Amino acid sequence: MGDSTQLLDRAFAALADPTRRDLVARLSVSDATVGELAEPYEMSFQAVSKHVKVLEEAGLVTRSRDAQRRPVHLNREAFDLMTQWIERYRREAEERYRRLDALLARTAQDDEDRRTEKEQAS
Amino acid sequence: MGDSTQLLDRAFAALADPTRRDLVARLSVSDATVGELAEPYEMSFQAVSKHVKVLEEAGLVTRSRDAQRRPVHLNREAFDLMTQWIERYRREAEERYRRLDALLARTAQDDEDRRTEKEQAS
DNA sequence: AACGTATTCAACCAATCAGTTGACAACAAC
DNA sequence: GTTGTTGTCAACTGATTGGTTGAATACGTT
Repeated sequence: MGDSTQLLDRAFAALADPTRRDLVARLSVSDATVGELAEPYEMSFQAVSKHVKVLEEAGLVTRSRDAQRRPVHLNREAFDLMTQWIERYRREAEERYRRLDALLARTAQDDEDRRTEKEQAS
Repeated sequence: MGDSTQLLDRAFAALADPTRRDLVARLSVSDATVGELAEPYEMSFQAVSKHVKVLEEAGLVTRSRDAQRRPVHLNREAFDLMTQWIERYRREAEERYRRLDALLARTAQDDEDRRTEKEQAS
């Protein structure tokens, strides 16, 4: 069981929440403090702080320290890990589909051939 | 709020569970019935059935009917939706990083220039 | 009609989660 | 040192989740 398992668990779980996906979208434009991030939402400041913490523990986000501010910024590597996982299996499924497709085409061609043979025989 | 929001919610949540990620990995190799899927795990047959249902409701998987069997197979489109979402923000973050990098390089160059000017002045 | 196989449904339990409010910690400025 | 700002921690609540077991459904076989 690779070490990436827990990270994937957390990263996928983190992005399952629409608020957290929105935070990520905004952070992709520019870094921000928790206060700035919290501003547009209805929910309490502390709730947003919790969301940011979840993103941080998933490795999707890191924070530096600037006096009492803790600016948040995206961590691209974690995203890479996710796309790699998803793409791996998507691609395998696609491969398999292509092979199946080719097999069906071949079978259809065989049928065609058989029909043609019959026609020629008659 | 786009219609894809709920699907993304469910798809990310579905893949947050290691058992379900394992099911996806195995389904990328070949379609399988719930019984076949359940076989290697310690947990009850019904638990696996539930997991498959979660994957299905997330659009990650579809099922056909073959007598009493319900073979499960991967649905590539849902995976595309996820990678598109992830890649979009990963890319924007990367873009932004490159611009910042360029800015820093330019500033460093300016400093260098200033130093050189001073040297030439002396 | 009765039986076996493959699968789902229903009810329940413990754990986790997203949200709340109130108290606390770290730092800057006065 | 007191005050203001930025943020976290702790305790609570209701909803959801991953698991269980037992009963029910759907279909093929005899």
